[in-house]
Amino acid sequence: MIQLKLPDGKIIELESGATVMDAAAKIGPGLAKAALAGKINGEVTDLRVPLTSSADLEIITSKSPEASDVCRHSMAHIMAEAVLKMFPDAQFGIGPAIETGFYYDFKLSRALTVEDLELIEKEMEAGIKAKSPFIRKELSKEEALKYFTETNQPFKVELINELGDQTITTFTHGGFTDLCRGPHVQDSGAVKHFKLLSVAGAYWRGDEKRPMLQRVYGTAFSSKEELKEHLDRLEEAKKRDHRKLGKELDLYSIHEEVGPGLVFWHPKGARIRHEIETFWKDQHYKHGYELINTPHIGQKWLWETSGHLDFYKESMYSPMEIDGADYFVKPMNCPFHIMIYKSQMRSYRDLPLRWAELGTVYRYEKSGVLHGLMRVRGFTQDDAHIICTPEQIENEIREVLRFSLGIWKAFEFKEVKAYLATRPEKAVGEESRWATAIESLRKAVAAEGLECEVDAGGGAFYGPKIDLKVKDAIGREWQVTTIQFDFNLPERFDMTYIGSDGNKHRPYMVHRALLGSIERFFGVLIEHHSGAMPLWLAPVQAVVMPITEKHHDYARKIVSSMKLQGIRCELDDRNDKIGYRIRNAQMQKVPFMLILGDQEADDGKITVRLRNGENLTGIMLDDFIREQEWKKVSI
RNA sequence: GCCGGCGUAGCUCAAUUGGCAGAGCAGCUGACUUGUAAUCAGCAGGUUGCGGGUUCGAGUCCCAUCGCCGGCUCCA
Repeated sequence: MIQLKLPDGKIIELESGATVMDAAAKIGPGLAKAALAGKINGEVTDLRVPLTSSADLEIITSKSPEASDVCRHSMAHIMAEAVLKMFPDAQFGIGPAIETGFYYDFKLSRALTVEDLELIEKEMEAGIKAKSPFIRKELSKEEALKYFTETNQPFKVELINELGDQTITTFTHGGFTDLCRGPHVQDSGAVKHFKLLSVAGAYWRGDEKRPMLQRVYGTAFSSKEELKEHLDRLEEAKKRDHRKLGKELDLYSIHEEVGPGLVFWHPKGARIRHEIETFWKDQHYKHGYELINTPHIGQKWLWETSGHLDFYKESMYSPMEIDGADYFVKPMNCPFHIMIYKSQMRSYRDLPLRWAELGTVYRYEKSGVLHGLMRVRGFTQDDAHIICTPEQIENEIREVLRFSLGIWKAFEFKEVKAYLATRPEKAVGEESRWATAIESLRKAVAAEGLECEVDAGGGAFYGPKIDLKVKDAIGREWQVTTIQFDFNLPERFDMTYIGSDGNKHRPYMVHRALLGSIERFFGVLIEHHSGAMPLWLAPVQAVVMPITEKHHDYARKIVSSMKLQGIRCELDDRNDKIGYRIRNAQMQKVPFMLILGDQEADDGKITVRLRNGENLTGIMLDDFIREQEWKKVSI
C-alpha cells in the first residue's frame, strides 16, 4: 500500500501500481470525471501514470492553472493527427503548449496555405468528435527507436537519442502516435475551443543551419468565451498596431528607397518625441545626472579595444575611410563615454559619475527582423553610464530602479516586472565582483518591492543585469529598462580612479537605458495608449472650432491666448460642418475640442468636447487652462 | 539571412478563364454658413514596387530582384 497526501492534508491509501486516475476516483467520482492530470510532488503527471511510492498528490481539473497547458498540448496532438491524415508522409518535429495556445512543427511535401488551415481545422473537429482515448505506453529506448525509425520520423529519433536510458513514453490517439511525456487529457473529446492562427517557417530546434519546418500556430481555451476574448484581444492588438497608427496619425514613415529600418519623424511624431526627450532630460538633471554628447563615428582602435570588432562585428556597418584611417559608425555609446572619463585623472571624490546621452546608434539587423519602430537599424538609446566605487554601487542601482519606476508611472504604465540575469559559464571579471553586483541588483529589486524572476546564467559575458518589462493596456509585456554591469570595458580601457589610499582602483561601471530606445519606446507608447496620447504628450492638445464665420474672431482670440500659454493648439476654421471637424479631430485623437458658437462668444466662455465624447459647457478659458496638466514637470 | 504570404492612386481596397486599370476617403475648385463622429457638385490623381520573359495581348502566367507582413534566429 502507498499513501498519498492531498492538498487539504487528507491521506488516502492505494495499492502500489494504481494510477493517478484511480486515486482521483477514490477521492470522488465527480473529481475523477473532471480530472485532467495529476501533480505528484509538484510535478504535473498524466492520469495514467502508475503510482509506486507515497507522495503528495493533487488532481488537476479545468479550474487549475496548469489545466490549459494540458489541454493545449493535447490540442497540438489532435492537430498533428489531422495533419497526418492529410499528409501521410508528414514528419513531426515538436508540438508544445505555449502561453496562449500551442504549435506543432511539421515537415511536409508542400507548403501549407491558409486554406489548408481551414481543412486542418475541419479534420480536427472530426478528431474531437471521435473522442479517441489518449493511450499512454511505456517502452524501452530500443523499442522507441525502432518504432520511430520504421514510421520514418527522423526528428523523433533524434530526440529519443538525446534522452538518457530512461523509459520512453508515447501517447496514441486515433491514428497518431507521438513521443511524449504527457500529460494528456483522457480523450480528444475533452478539448473543444480552438482556432488555428497562422503558419510560419521555423528551424528545427531553432538552429538556422538545420532544416526549416512548417509551424502551425493555434490557440485553445477551455471555454468558448475565453477563446473569443483571446481572439478579440488579437483584434484589439491589430487596431493598436503602431505601424497603422503611425501612418494614420502622421507620426513617422520609413522609406525603402532610403533604407529599411531608418525612421523619418514627421512633425507630429517629432513633437511627441521632443516632449519625451525634454521630460527625460529634465528628469535626468533632477536625478543627479549630467548630460553629455558624443560623436556618431570613431576610429577602429576604439572598437578593437572595446571588443566590439570581436564580438559584435556582424551588427556593425562597414568602416568608412577618412584620411587613411578606418572609422566605424557607433553601435553603442559606451566607448565614447569612457573617453570622457579618461580625459582626466579621476578621484574617488568625483564618483559616482552619472552621464546620460540620447545617443543615436546604428546596427545592422537582418532584413527579416525589422519591424516598424520596434526593430530598426538606426535608433536613439536613452543611454547612461554610471561609474562608481564598489561601496556606492548598491545605492546607485537602487536609485536607477526608483528613477525608472517613476518614469514608467509618468508615461502611465502601471505594472512593472524585473528579470535578473546572473553569471553565465563563460564570463569575464572575478567571481567576487559578480557576487557583489548580483547581490546589489537583488537587494535593489527587493527594496523597490518589485516582482522578480531570476534567469540563472542568463547574463552577458561582461556582467549581470536587471531588465524591466512593463505591461501595456492589453496585457502584453515589453522589455524596456535594462541595467547592466560591465566588468569588461573598465578593464579593456584601463579605467581607474585614485582611492583615498592614494592608489589606483578599477571603478564599477553600469550601463543603463530606461526607455530602451526612443524608437521602440515610442512604438510601445502608441500601442499602450492606442494613439490617444496623454495630454502632455499629444502633438496637438486642442483644436478650436468656430461654428460659423461669425465666430472666427472669438476663436482666434482663444487660440492666441492658449498659444501664449504654451498650449499646442490649432484653429480649424474650415468651411465644414462642426460634425465633420469634430470627426477629424476625434480620429486624430486630439484631447480637447473647443466648440465656439453664439452661446460661447456672447458670454465669453468655451465649450470643450473631450476625447470620450463628454462636454464641458460654459466654462471660462482660464479655469480650463489652469485645471489641466499641459506639461509634465515632476515625477 | 531562412520559410511562407503579399506589393494596384497619398490612404483603404476593386478589376471573371490573360481582353479598354476602377471606387471611397484624402487633395484641388466651386456652392452651401453650418451646434457635437462624414453637406453637395465638379476636377485632378497610375509606366499596377523595380527588371526581364511567355503571349496578338500581362495588374493577372513564369523568372529574377527590392520592400512589407507572419514566424524562425537575434535583440533596444
